[in-house]
Amino acid sequence: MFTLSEENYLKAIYHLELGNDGGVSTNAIAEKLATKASSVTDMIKKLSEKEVVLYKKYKGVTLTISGKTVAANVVRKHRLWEVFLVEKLNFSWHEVHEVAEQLEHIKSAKLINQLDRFLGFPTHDPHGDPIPDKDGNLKIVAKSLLSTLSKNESGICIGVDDSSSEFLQFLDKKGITLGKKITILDKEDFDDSLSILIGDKKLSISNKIASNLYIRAHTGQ
Amino acid sequence: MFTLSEENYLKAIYHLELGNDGGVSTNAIAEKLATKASSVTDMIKKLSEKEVVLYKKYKGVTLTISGKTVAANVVRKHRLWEVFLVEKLNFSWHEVHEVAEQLEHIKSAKLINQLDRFLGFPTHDPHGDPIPDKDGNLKIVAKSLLSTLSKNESGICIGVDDSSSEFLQFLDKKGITLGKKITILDKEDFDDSLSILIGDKKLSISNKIASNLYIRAHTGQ
DNA sequence: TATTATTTTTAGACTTGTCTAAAAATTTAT
DNA sequence: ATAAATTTTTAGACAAGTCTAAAAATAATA
Repeated sequence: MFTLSEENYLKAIYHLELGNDGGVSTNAIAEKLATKASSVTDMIKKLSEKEVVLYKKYKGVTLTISGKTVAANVVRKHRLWEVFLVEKLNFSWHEVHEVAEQLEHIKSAKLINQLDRFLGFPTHDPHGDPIPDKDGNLKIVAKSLLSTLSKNESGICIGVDDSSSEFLQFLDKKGITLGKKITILDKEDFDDSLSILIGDKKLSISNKIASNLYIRAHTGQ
Repeated sequence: MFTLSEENYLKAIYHLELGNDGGVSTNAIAEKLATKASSVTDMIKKLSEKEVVLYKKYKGVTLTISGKTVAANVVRKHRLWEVFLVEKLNFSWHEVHEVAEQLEHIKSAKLINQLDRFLGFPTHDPHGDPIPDKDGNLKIVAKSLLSTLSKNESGICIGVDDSSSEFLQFLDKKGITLGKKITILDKEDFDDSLSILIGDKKLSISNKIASNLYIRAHTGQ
């Protein structure tokens, strides 16, 4: 069994590993968890003894198979709870993270299995991130940044890169939500801004916005 | 803000105060929390400084108004989560306690308000215990032990005194659940056992069982 | 390659919540 | 009312998780 702190470290390493290949640095973990490098070293020794990470001094950390399973399970719980909060309790997507950070540590296999069923076995959370299954496997969906589409191409909005509260609230205001079809009407060479069609509304968005929105190819109409 | 431990102490004192009038003893708290009296003394000093309990050495503890509010809020969360687990996630009533013990410490006012609404503002948990409102007030329902009813009297089953897993599972097996109408068909002087009608089923139950079931007066039919 | 800069680890300290063992206060019993 | 039993508190210790400051290792630069 793992403590709340241990789970948070495993989750942080899990997320960092998805970005970098190879070992994760002490400093990167410290930054992610808003703690000190020395604290990270201490905890990593503990996790290493529990055989959930591989650790060589000065060489960074990687999760073992069992560490990856534990971490994926925490992520699974986090994302299922986020779905619950948005779908059932009317939270908006920028409000869920903080609460899910707490709920992800509740220990009960039955709870999470029943929650999964109750929610209809969702595959993605409210930000479009995939929900790992019980074995920690992710269903990866081919996705592109909106900014990489060409004129007249279209796709379905399936997620965000930056999930800061500010950005999510901005999207809410503009009416940009998951599942909506987006079509590129025009691209402006001058500042790389985009003119898009979302639902039946025409919008102009900056390149910065377009570089934070993930789009899935849209077959059929 | 209160730590998980502090909340558990406040909740324990809250429950103990409902039984005893006057101060709660160090030993009683220690027993309830399965800890040592010396640990209780330490924690009580801390709670006393935070002004959520009144404490005189060797004289026991009482909750202050603000302490009572904090404790009632934890109880409120515990019982709302129990309702959620039973009503939405198909837990049976003997499985909910352990999980609710964890969920009761999640900090989010919005979460608990929305959960309350989602559940239809329930007034009682699955064991028949009242759910405190936001201000910590309890709605007390006049209730009697089944064993105190006379022949031909009837009422609605609204709760249990002993909520051990064994007892609850026994009730499940017999088909005795909250909300069911129970009528005393006969009382046996020999062993104080009862012959009852529950739903359309006739049952014979021992006095021990009858002394653990709460009944609310039933007006109308 | 030698030197500087950065990253990482170690050493020692602090907080929270707990414990054991012993002392002090209170209660019970003779 | 005094002795015995019980309850409660104190004193000192420990584990988990964190921190600061300094030392060691690695990486970058001249």
